[in-house]
Amino acid sequence: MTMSNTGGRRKPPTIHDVAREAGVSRGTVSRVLNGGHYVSPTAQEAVNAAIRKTGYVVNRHARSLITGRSDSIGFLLTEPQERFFEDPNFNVLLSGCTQALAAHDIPLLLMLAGTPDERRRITRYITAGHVDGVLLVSSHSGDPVADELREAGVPLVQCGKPMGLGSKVSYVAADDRDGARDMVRHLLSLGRRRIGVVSGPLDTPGGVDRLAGYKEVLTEAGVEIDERLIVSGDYSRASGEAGTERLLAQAPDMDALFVASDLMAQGALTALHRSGRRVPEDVSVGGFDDSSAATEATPALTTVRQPYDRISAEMVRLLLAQIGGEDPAAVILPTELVKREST
Amino acid sequence: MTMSNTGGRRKPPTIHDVAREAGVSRGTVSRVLNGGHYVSPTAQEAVNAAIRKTGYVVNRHARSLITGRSDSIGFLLTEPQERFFEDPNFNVLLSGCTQALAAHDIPLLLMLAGTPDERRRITRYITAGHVDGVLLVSSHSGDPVADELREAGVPLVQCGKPMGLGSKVSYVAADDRDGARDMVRHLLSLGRRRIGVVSGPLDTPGGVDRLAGYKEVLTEAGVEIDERLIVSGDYSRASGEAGTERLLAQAPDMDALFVASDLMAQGALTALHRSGRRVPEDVSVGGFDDSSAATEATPALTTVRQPYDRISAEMVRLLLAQIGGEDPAAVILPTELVKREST
DNA sequence: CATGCTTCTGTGAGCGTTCACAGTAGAGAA
DNA sequence: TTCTCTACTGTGAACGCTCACAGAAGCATG
Repeated sequence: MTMSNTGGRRKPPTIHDVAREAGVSRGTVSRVLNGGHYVSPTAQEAVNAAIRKTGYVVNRHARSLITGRSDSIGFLLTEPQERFFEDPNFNVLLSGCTQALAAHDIPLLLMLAGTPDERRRITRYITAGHVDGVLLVSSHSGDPVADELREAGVPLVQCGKPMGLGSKVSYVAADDRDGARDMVRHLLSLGRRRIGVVSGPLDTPGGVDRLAGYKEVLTEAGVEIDERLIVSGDYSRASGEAGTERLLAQAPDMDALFVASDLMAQGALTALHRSGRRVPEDVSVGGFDDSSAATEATPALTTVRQPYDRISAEMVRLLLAQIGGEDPAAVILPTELVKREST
Repeated sequence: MTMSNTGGRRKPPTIHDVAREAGVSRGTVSRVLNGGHYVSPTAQEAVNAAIRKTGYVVNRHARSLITGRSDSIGFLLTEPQERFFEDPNFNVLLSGCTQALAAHDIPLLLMLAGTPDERRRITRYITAGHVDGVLLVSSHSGDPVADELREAGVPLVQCGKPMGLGSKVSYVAADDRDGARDMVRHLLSLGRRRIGVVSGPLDTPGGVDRLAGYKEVLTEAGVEIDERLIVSGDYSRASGEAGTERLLAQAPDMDALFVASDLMAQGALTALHRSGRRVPEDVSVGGFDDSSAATEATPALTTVRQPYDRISAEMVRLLLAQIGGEDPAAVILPTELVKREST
């Protein structure tokens, strides 16, 4: 009942202790803590020394209570659990965002909203002001949670282009169309002409744009678009495998395959292997993402690199800007073709 | 500069508004909020109605300021980033803990301490009392961060048995020794006698115990222990591949292989494949974890299932108990042999 | 010398809770 | 009646910080 805990934490020093130690007032210490404007060098130094000596760390709750900011942000994932477990991209993004925020001394709250119940709970939590802003990752766009949060005026940055137009939404995305163009051009340069594609979901701009890039380049090269060479998946490994099997049935003469995610490409490799085709000899395979799935695959995947480190950094930058009162903005980052063994 | 944000969040209702609405005092509302003891049914109901009507949500900062609790806990990962990206187990654990905590309305802060700098920053953050407790995941045990936190009196629960003895540390682990025993017995039952092992790191109890289980069963079965059949790795895919190659060189007649993690087992499969051996015909392969890596592997891995859902639930339970003043405790959970194609 | 401006500092108030305490009312016992 | 006990309720004081304000000191300007 009583708080006699093992080790016993003792009461930490307050801003008052620091002020007394430095021989100044609370106000001056507070000013040093927040930027140090209008503080004499003498006081500045005395306060810093006192902070070091007392081991003072600001009490964030007290600060938040008065500022109204929580100085923390949420990382919201509106994907089913399985996708989170399977796809290494989430981890890269999550880790990147955590670190970018750490540089600002802002903790990241992980919010997993796979079920409607969780979505409700988390929406309430966010709109109650317990976080200053939200980094949202969801491959399915037109997310109702996103709309609700935006309507409530919560600063929000999405990863990937969202569906609805609207300049009012902030997002960071890789240049899907351009990346796809690079890949298909590469496949053409290898002499392939019967190029299949397993696209992403066609209700998302990302899925649409990558497919658009594919079609554009073929058209520009004078290669006829064959609908039997086109299927779509949902970025999961299983859908890549299933999609590839459908393609093999519809177009057995396929000599190259552009798969819109590395994870799906892994599934594609499995299907191709089972059909007895050799990669890259019989069929060249290109992925998208350059996730760890690409290097783990056998053979290692040629793929389109999405600059995840820059994506997460930009997401954080945009979110902080938006919290600071700036308008929402979009950032599109360039991709890079990475050639490996599969082509 | 001014806070005219898009959408404009308005000031949320306070406990005062609820009190006025319900015709009671702040104290009564507070009591309803925290358990509802010593509150008349009439008041109880009036307050609940007022809360619903006003949409009141407690201000956690104000509460924390006075209680001294933060009502949030940290999920600390002291692994290098690459391991986090590669190993799906982390996600399962992370997701499980997040959800177990969500049931208590406690947010989880993600803390990645891959570098010494980050470790310092995060240790400071935690010891400053910004979280009430820490869930620690690290495969390398005897973690200096863990010791420092314990010394500071921070409630802490580790995943996996830590190195130093000491009843003072809380942890949750699967029964490594028993799981290994099951697997090796299974391999023996298939008629295999030249059973190799790629163990985990031998400076961790988990690594040691799995190897111990292996040796015990062989000895009990009257099979001689051959040191040429034993190597150790660090749970990464690469180390599984390298270890298997070493085994193949030292003991080419190996007819089964027990690998102490699924990720390493994937690497083992790659090495075996390259050496021209068929799995399971020439060599039976058993993994450990039953992570998504096991089902993704070709052939699908026979493995020892660690009950990650229960592990995360127990970690959270122990941590909350410890925060509540109870003594640290250890929980060992049973494993289960999952037979698939690789044996 | 007064006035204004800039730079710096201290002080009181208040953020929204919970907690301790002081009640009040009603029931039952002496 | 009077006292005690239980069930319930209201109130002031914190918690540790930031913010707005008031003022002091120094210096240049009128």
